[in-house]
Amino acid sequence: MTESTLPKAYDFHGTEERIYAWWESQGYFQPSNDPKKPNFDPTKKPFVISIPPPNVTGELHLGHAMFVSIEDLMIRYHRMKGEPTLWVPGSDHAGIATQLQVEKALKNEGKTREDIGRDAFIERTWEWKRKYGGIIQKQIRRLGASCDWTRERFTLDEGLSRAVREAFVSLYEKGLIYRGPRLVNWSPNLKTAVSDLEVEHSQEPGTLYYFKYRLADNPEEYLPVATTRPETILGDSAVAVHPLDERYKHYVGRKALVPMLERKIPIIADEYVDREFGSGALKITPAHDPNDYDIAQRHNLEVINILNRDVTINENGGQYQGLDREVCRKQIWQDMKERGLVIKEEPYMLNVPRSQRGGEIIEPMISEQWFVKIEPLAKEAIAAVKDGRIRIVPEHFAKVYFNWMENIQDWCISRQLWWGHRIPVWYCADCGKMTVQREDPNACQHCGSKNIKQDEDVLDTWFSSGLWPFSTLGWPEQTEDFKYFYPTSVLETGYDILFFWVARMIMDGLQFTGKAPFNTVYLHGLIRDEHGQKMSKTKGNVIDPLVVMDKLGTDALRFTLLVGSAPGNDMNLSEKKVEANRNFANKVWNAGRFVINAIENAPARPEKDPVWTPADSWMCARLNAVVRSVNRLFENYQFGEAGRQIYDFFWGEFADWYIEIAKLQLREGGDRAFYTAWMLLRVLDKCLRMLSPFTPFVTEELWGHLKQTAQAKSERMAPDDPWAEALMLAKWPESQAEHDWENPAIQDFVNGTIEHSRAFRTLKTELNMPVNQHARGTIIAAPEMMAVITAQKESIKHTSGLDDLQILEAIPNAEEYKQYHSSSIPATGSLVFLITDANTNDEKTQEKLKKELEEANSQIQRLEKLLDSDFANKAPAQVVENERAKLETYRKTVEKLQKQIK
RNA sequence: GGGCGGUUAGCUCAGUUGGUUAGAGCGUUGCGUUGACAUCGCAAAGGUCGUAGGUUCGAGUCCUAUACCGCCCA
Repeated sequence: MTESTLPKAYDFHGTEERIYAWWESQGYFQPSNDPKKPNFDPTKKPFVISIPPPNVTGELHLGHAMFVSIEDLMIRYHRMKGEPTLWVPGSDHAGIATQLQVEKALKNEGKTREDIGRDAFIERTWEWKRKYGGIIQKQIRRLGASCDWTRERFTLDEGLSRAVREAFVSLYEKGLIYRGPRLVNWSPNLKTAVSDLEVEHSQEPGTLYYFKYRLADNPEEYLPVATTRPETILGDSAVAVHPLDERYKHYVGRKALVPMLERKIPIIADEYVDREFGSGALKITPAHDPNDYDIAQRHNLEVINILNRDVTINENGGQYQGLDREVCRKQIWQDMKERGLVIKEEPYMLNVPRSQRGGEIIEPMISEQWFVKIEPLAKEAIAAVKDGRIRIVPEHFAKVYFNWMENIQDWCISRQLWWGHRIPVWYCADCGKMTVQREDPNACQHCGSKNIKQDEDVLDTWFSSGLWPFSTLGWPEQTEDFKYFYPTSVLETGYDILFFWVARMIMDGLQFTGKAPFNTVYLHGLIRDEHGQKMSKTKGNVIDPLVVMDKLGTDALRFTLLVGSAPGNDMNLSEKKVEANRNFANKVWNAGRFVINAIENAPARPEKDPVWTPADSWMCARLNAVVRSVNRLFENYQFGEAGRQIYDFFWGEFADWYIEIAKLQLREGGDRAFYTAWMLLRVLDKCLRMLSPFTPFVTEELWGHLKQTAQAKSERMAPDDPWAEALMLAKWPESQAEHDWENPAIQDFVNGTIEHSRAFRTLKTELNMPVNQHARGTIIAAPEMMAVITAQKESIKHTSGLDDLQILEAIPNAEEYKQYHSSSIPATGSLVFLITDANTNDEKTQEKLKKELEEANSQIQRLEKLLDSDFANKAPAQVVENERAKLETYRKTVEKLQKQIK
């Protein structure tokens, strides 16, 4: 295909799917060094990421797009560096979320899960999974994810279920899993316990109710007590006051009467009580409040559960049995009012625990659940980060991690659900003992009775997610994959699941495999709308990545997500930003079209060794500098900054300047044309390689055309690193040490072409003259700049849009030149004139020149002062020298300007 | 209550180990289209880097305090 046949605009619709299918069919996503294949070399170090498994029946949102973009970027980068690279995809059964979807479907048929029974329900859910489970995988492919789909896993598949069994049983055997009645967070809607992490607290207006706690030995006396939940009075097992509180000291040790129930409970002293809060006396409801539960433990108080699983009042609530908690609250308060037990009500800001999913109010409740004794695991996990076995990027999240880990509570892992890993514990009806084992038992391991029944509950989904980095590779079997690819390299995810997932993987990895499951944790931020608001359906500010990809292309979305943020920081996204990057993809495409055309029209090979122009040298030096910088940034996980630098270089230097000058050089023909085309090829090739992990589609497509054209031209028309089958497999550009010629080459071109062109362009604009309107120019150059500027005369002329250009050391005819529009270039000490037929040095010009003079003078003053200070002695010589040189050029500028001002 | 961030141009954000005139995109203004690209080009306006101290020859960058905003945990 030639430039004339390549479309004028990059057409992502016609490209993305085709390219992805080609990559996948070629097996490019599989590791280059694979233990399952012949010639496997176990000594090569692999680069491995396990994907954060999305909810199997979920659909793509920006969070997914974000992690896919970053992980694919890392995977592609390491693959191009020649490392055996594996990205393990998969999905999560998402217990609650999936079960709710199926229950909703059942409800539409007028049924509940209890109606159809456990086995049928689970079969229904598998059906649901088979139907909707593939959707998100397809969507992840659309993002260009180069994961090894042949190794895809699911948390409920056979191998992973075995891993869960192994993990549970081995923790149980070590005494790190226990079952017991504890205060848990009860979700009334879901009718299951949830972990602390699944509860969110929100500030909401409510009421503080003050009432009388009468003394048992003298009902005329009472303690004033305040509560936000009067129904919990039914479960009170003590009234507590502060030991130093003079008001209530004499009550301690006596008994109080629970309102309405007339139960006698002790009055105790505990330092937990806040004397300032409410009345200073605190009712204690151990079964329904975590703080009260702790106090009850200290004082050996009775724990009275008053709620059924459906949050109605149970038999402990006396006459209130059967009422819903909300109804009971009103009823008991009403009854107490009638009995004169009420003091007052006042408005109060409540801290309400709500379910992270669904948002209903969570009831703290005593319930028999399974727990992981977390402290021993956490200790190891803290050590692994402290001693550097695991690095967290960005670093400050290590503090957040420690803060949580050091205050961690036991993890409630049982859920009263059906969709998930059923707890591998069997209860014997005869001897009452538990059988906990890896294989389903036929009989009780204690008494041999066949009368055994498996625990009804399933495990928290995060219990299986915690095993993900190794369970997906075959653990607990010592598979070839596990032996070679574990531990993995980087775990990349959003900081919002640092505790839910990352911390648990670290604990589990250390516990079960003896190794940190990954050496680096990279955390990205959350995506918000363009004004930093959280995206939500109710606000209507949700951006759908699929819609954006349809409209602007995958590369544009990926590049936006990758470049728009720094690690760990939230990013604000708007379609406008994606649009800007769609434009970038198009810019790359069109620059590519130009280069391809240049190669086609260039000679096949040169006659002689190259003689580089200043523009060539500059381009080459800048390219080297960008490659160095991008490599450094990649090594430091600064992917966004790396992308920005490539963008700026490609657009602002390669396309804006080098391509413009290349047009001139190509016209010369011969060796000049060959070497220019070759330089264009080299720069484009390296940029495409560096951009490939960011924007894999447009770069792959363009690189294919580039390769085809260059190979058709000649073997001399080749990039620095050899052509490869595909760009995604091509060698990553590595840094080279900086050569002595590079910095001067950059300086010369910037001071020569760029500075002077800008000056001429500005002069034209100031005269309202279009860039391409005919005009001549004169540069009065500083003597030491003469050679450099003269060497670039043609490129200055070309990029400034001048018909003719004179470069002189001094103004030839002061009177004549006074009539021309002019300005100074402080960086080079030049004075430039735009020569037209009209007398253009009018008042406006004079005013401008005076302003420039003033500015230059103030700079001279500043620099003189600076160089006269301690700076000159204490700063590094090079820094001082730079400032001295600046001072010199300003002085020359002033000299010239003074002559030009009337 | 404890912890962690942020505050840089109208908006959204970058800003390697401190190096001396602070950058980008979008938006705004003016000019421009038959030669890679209008999904474009050229030029311009716009910032005392939250505030107050300190360290230093030199601070957007390091330290201390403070204000405001946000998040996490309890």
